[in-house]
Amino acid sequence: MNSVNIRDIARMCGVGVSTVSRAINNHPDINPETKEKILQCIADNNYIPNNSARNLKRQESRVIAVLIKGLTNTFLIEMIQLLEKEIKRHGYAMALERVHFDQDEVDIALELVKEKRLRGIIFLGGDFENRVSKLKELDVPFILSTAGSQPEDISEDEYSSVSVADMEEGYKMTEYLIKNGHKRIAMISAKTDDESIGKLRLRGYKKALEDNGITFDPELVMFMRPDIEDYSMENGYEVTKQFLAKKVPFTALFAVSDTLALGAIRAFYEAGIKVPDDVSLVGFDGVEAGKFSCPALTTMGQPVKEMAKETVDILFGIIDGHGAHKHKICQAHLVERESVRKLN
Amino acid sequence: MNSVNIRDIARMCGVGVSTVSRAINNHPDINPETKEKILQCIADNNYIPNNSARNLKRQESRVIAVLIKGLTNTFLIEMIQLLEKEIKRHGYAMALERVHFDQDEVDIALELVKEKRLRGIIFLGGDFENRVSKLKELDVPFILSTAGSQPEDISEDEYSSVSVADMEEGYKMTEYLIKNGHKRIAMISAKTDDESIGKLRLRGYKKALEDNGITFDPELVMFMRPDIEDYSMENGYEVTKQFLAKKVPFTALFAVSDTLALGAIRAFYEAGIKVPDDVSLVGFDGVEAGKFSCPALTTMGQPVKEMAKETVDILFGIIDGHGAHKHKICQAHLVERESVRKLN
DNA sequence: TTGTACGCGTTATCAT
DNA sequence: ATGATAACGCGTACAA
Repeated sequence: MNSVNIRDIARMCGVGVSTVSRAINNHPDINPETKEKILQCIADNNYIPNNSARNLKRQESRVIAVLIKGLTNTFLIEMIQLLEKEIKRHGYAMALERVHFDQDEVDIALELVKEKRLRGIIFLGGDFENRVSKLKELDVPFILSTAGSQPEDISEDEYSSVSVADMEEGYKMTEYLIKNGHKRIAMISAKTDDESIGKLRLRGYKKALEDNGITFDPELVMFMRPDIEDYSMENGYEVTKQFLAKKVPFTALFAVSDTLALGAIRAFYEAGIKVPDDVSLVGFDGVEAGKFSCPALTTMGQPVKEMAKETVDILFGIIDGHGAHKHKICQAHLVERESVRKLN
Repeated sequence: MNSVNIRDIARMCGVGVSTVSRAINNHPDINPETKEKILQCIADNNYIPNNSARNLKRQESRVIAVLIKGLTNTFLIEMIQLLEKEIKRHGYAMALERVHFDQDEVDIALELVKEKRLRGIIFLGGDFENRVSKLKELDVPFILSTAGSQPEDISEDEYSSVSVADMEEGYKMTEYLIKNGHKRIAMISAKTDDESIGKLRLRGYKKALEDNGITFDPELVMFMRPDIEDYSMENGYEVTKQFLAKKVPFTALFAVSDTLALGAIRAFYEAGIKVPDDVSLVGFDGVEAGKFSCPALTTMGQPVKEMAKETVDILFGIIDGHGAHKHKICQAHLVERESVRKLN
């Protein structure tokens, strides 16, 4: 590493290192002329400050980390863009950190806080249920955004969260189908052992059936396959194909995510079943792709924009001192497109 | 920051800091018992080494950075997963770095090298044409993966690249349509001022027409709209809708990306035009979503797996000393699905 | 096998 | 306005 450092620049300019530092960091007490000279010298010599050294020394930086598990969830990717915009609006930078399926997001967070002197953390789409997390050790404010389940080993006033009421929205979606005359409503839910988002929506589905005097038929619910990626089109496709083979009669299908629904459309298409003429179909999330499918997907749209704004606002409320931890539940809204037929 | 550091641990264990360091980094010359004791103490006190300090001190780490522009390109996201697998196979870690549309990827790379002591860099899907880049200043090996255009201000033996022959593949795709009896072939190309991937495929298209005695009709080529996100379904949809309004006769449409094609399907659907009965449609890339559309999309599949492997292998060839910079061009392969009709 | 001391590149403190 | 110098937390040469 024969690259130039701050001392080299100082020497070349005939000034002290602290003056160079002041020039770099826009400190007020520096002569504009010397500053200009130094900046010029820096440009000429391609000097780039070392971030590790800066992070090491700095008390705290103006950066918020966003931790996301995986990258395949298009809904979360839409969220990222919006979060970044919001974070920038507050004059901070966003550090996006991807965490692996087999990694513990809290461990990563702990490391990151030390490394980058974070001011706050946003956990995107994680699942904190049934897991003893080290969340308590986190000494910077954090918020669980679009998380389906909450951690149990930490009290509600020690963290914030933003999510949609998965059970209630699952209920609304099911009720919508029932109102349209559907009684035999199939469902693609999360994996059996999962206790999060998918399961909550399933619970809403069951409740809606019950409240409308329709007996729940376990034969109608399918679960994502564990051997295929979660919430992928392929998973939706395969599961639906298997389900169709069983020839269980049904008039509508409710998939817990749009991507699963999109896979299901394909399975129907191959089986010669027309949506919505032969069966109705709804998804959940409101992702872009659902707008362009044929037919376009009726779905429960998550208020991405609102969720992103709330997430960041709550977080900065805590960082800036005013405001305590909050648990915000956003309203999803029904997006009626083309995949549902009225039976009555 | 009242968090514990290596000195605290050393004090608590009654050993020197170097011994603690040895325990952490699996150095051989340490008594197993003291090691155990230290590790236990570390766990008890939730000690987490500071990465900034480590990076600062370490001569070099075993990490490769992958720089990707944006996050919306599903094709590139598929690449990431594969790259990571390959990098791990070599015993290295991957650092994924997202770069903004308005950021210069080379600047980011330069910073990163200093900060994390990278051993290599992979630029994913960037565009280096018509731009004076500081690529030369990069003193670690780097490779341009799936880049449509090469930088001009640096010689070929100073960097590596992996890509598909965009022009040739565009040619093959067009020829495939011609072989199927199509003569009036429309095209969705990149933006007008773009000189990269999209434009190359367009050139292949023109050449194929020419070689087959079909005169090129500029009325048949549409360009992505600059006011909508590049290569998005929405862009494909809007552009196609506008095109249909012009009522230019055509029998097939070649979109330079699958996502654009998927948007086009929707535009056709709304216009009551059946694919492939009324018009044929092909895309480019071979992304997952194209498998599940209705009809499934015939496309030119990029050999993602091969490209990822080649990328990493070439890079490590240089890092490990054997092997020089290479420029590998991979073969795309035609994936025939359901969106093309034989006219002859 | 273990401990001491120095340096990595920067920012912050305190003089000047 | 500027410069010297002490941290920041860690790895490692060198000494023991």
